[in-house]
Amino acid sequence: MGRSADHRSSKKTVQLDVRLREFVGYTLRRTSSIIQADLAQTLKPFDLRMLTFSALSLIINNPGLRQSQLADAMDVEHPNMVSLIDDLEARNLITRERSTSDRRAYAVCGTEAGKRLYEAAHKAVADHENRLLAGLNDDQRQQILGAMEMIQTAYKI
Amino acid sequence: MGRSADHRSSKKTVQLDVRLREFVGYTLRRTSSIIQADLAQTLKPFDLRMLTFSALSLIINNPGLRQSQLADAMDVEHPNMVSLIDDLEARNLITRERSTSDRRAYAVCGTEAGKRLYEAAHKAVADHENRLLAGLNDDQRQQILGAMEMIQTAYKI
DNA sequence: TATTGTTATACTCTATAACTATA
DNA sequence: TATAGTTATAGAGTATAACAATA
Repeated sequence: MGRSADHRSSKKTVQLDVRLREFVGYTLRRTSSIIQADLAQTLKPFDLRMLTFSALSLIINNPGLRQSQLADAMDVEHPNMVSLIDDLEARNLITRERSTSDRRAYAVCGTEAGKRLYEAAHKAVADHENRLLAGLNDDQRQQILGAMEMIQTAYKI
Repeated sequence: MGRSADHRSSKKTVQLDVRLREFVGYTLRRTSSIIQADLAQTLKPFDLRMLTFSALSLIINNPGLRQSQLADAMDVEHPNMVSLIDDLEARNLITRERSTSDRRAYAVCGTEAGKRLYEAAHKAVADHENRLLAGLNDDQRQQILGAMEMIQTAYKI
């Protein structure tokens, strides 16, 4: 499941080493891990993990994608995509159909049930974000997203 | 080892679903994962992982800590701290000595070799950060760190 | 009783190699 | 020969339960 969900627990936290906190890489990792744990709790009622939610979102919003395209978009190795898709298909949230033009490939689409679950989960995640970022205005949120985008593209060059 | 290191590879990336990218949680996770992979490469020559580097940094800069305090500071469960400490101790980078006041506890300290390795690794990580964040000025970096701090403290309340 | 450190264990995420069936 | 999907497998990272020694 990953990290413990209860980050609000009032354990007597040790506040020490300042040097590590200067690193954006370190701070980003810790923050991301905290958010991830909370997000997992948010998605639990829908029986979705972050990976299955991401896959569902991509499939619903881009119907007909191949698994390899999904894997690329999610930055997941192809073999690891299989069980994700298997899970969603077994629950009748998506369909896997052989492509007519290339019989090696599958075209993946969301079902009506998948779309309903996705919309509900999406709303829960959006609410979660708003709670989480209540202290930041739209401008600040955009700055964060912009900075992350900049770092990501810096890596792709 | 985690994620593939070569994020600069020019795979034909699929740019699709815009909805996911609106989520700070999602974007943060992806960015953090990319940075982490690169950081792992940076630490490899020192035979350190992000977790062992973090532990070493905390130990060197706060000598005499107990393992439980380290685990708290690193947000790691106590059982998972053991192998980290074992690794560093086996390489003579740190010492584990029974506390005189509480014979259940260990006081952990860095050795001279540990300090040398840490300083070299710290410099490499700092250089890595500067390369990574070359597109951001000091003000923008501080804003990111501030926003992360705000999110983290929001969770602790 | 509670806490420090430990062992054992399990689950998720990720990476690689090798297979199959198509192209 | 190359590609799409699959299987099998291995290694990090992280979580919980239960134990011995000490408080």
